[in-house]
Amino acid sequence: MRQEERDRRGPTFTETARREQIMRGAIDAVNELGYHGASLSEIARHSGVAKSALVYYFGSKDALLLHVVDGVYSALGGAIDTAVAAERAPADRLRAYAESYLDHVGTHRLELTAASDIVVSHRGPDGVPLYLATEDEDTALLRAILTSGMEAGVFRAMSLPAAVAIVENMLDLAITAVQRRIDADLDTLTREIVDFIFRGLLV
Amino acid sequence: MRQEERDRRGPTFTETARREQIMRGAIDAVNELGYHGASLSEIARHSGVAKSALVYYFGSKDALLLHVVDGVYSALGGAIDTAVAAERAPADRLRAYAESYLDHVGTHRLELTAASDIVVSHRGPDGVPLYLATEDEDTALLRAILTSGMEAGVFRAMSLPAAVAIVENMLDLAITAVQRRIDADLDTLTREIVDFIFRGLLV
Amino acid sequence: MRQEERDRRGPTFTETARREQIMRGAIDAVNELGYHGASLSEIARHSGVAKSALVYYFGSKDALLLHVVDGVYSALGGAIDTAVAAERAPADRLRAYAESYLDHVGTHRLELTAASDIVVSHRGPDGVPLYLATEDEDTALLRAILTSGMEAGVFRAMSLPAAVAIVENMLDLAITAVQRRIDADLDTLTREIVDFIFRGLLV
Amino acid sequence: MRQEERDRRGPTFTETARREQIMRGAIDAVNELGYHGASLSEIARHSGVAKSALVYYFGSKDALLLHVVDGVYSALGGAIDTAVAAERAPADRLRAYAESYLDHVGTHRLELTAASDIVVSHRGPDGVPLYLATEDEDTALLRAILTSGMEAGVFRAMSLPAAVAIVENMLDLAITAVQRRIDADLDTLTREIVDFIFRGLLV
DNA sequence: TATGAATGAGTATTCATTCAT
DNA sequence: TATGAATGAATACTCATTCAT
Repeated sequence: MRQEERDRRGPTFTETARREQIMRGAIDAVNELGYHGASLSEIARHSGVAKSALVYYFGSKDALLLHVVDGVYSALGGAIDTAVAAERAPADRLRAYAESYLDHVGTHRLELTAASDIVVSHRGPDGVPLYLATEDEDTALLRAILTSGMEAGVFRAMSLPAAVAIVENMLDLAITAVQRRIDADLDTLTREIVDFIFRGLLV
Repeated sequence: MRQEERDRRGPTFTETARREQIMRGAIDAVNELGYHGASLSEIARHSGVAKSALVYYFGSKDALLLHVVDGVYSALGGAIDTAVAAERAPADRLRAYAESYLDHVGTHRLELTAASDIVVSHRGPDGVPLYLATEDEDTALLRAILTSGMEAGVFRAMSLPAAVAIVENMLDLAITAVQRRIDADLDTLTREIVDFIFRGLLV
Repeated sequence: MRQEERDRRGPTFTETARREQIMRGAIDAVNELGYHGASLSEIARHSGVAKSALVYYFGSKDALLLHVVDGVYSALGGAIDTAVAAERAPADRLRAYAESYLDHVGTHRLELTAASDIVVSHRGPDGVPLYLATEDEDTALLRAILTSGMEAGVFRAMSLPAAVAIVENMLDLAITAVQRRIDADLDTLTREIVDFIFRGLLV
Repeated sequence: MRQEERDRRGPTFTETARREQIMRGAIDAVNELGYHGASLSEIARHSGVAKSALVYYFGSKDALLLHVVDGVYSALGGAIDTAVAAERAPADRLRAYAESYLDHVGTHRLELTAASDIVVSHRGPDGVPLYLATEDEDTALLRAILTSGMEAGVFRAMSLPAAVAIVENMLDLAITAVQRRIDADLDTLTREIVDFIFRGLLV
């Protein structure tokens, strides 16, 4: 079976290409038809491969969609990590966090609208949607920034979980805007969001 | 047929009761199984009636779910209207808006988690999800409050659409919290949200 | 139960009126929606009574439709009987048969299109369509006319079943014409049909 | 999907076989249960395949039934074309038309009873039954024969549409006879029909 | 490595019929 | 006499998944 071999020897070149191709097809299908309309056959059609190939490469439709989400949010996380790592002061790091997030949304619109659609609509076998299944790890960096800022006295003291939720939620607004209009102008919104966050957090 | 009769003579007592019973079943089913899992048969099972009864009373599954959404958000809107109407000053009105919203979420958890789930996952025939199909009317009151506050100089000047989106989004956080844990303590979150909103908006 | 009482005492006035009203509704529904579309609820709607009333008065949907067919073809048969009874010579009687048939079709278009639709599409519980379940009795008069004409030497000798089938089938053409266009001009067709029949039968 | 592939590369061997198998099942089901009783599951059962296979190969139940009708009447039309093409004189061509028609009915009883049943009972989305939706093309050959015969003075002058309708209708009698009794003896009926037609048409 | 063929479990919806009143 | 309420069985159709090749 493919997955096991991959574990042993790592993916071959063509395999990686095929997986990439299929994930792009999935993103296109979700954007065009919505999560509900993105059936396996539609994804296959958008990918230019047979339905059975999707199952062959990803094991199941669900696994494929989760891979898409994983890939998109990993890329977003990577961009944020890089931006934040370039700063030392908590406020600068928070600004880098927010701006790199919003910038990445603006430059990866198709990926993020699709991934967001999946995150919002997909349910695991237990019926729990992805967007409620946040792992601690996902918010670790933001939590660290906020904590150090509060300890440094540059951010006011407030409930950490609340602060994390508020900031993440506000950044999400950019994705919603892009979902509404794929070519939405994010500049104003970006400024307002960052401004609002800092007004809420600074002492 | 049921719907037409209702238009002519108004609902009978038993009809209202049955509709209520079915809508409760739908809310239960959505909460337990998620929007996707809430098939007609599951809703019927949770309601204690036959599948065909749902169609008999609501015409279609979609119509039923939209009725649920409509009912839940009408109640929320009503609570907000009442609270806001008791105040005159923009800041007081905004506070009443936010607090009544958050309070209503706390006292109607099942209804709002279900309705929110539907709003987020349901697609109309055009494929557009409900939460992207916001009507101007839905945000009219909030827009009016923010506008008058800005004109009065009590709120700082900022993009009105951005302000509306930010405030609504932040209030939504309470629903997300309840979706995560149905018995979540909303007191802290409520205080933090209201505080954050006012810090962001006041001059 | 209604039917049993009717057997005992004969139908009351209002009962007859109701049955009439419902049969008219059925004819309207079949003409407007076709046999397939003429569901019990549609017939009820066209009749202005409740679905359950149809069952109450006729026992079942099938029984109702059979009553309609029966009524319509009885009226046609009556018109033919009257016209034929006025003639003595076989050729005159056949002409009276054909012309009264075609005339009746022209003056009872709605009834006959509906009845014909039912006859053609309806299946008994055994799966046998009505138009194949012809009773001997239905063709008795035509058979008698043809027989006496052949015996008198005015019609040529030919297979009696074939002759009956051919004549009936040819007269049916008028109904088909009306089904195609409810306001079809039957004059030409009538002349051609009668002419054709006589050319085929006369010695 | 099956249909699209077929357009691109032509049907594969197994595909053709499966389609044949399913169409035979449909013919059997219609003959046994009538158009109404021939549900997708019954057709599947008679075909020995799963319901979903019917949809896989034909797209929908309606498409399948229309394919059956199309196939059966194409074969009939082909037989007629061949027979008629061998003759030159209008009367000979008409005789070839009628006799090949009636002969084909006799040798393809199951196909024609089923197809006729479908034609008579099936309604398009507009509610118009197939047998009323006759295309000009369907009667083109017969019209041409009759026209040329009238012009040559061998057939008497009469309304062309009436003549076409009468002849087609009379030939249909053979199908009705077979529907009534699948092993009906068509020899006599054939002779009588052809005879009747010529008596009615010859000058 | 890749897929075409086939399916079974599931979907929403329709509809004639029943029954208490 | 008449009906509103309710349903169970049936309908066509969808779709993720399997499997032989």
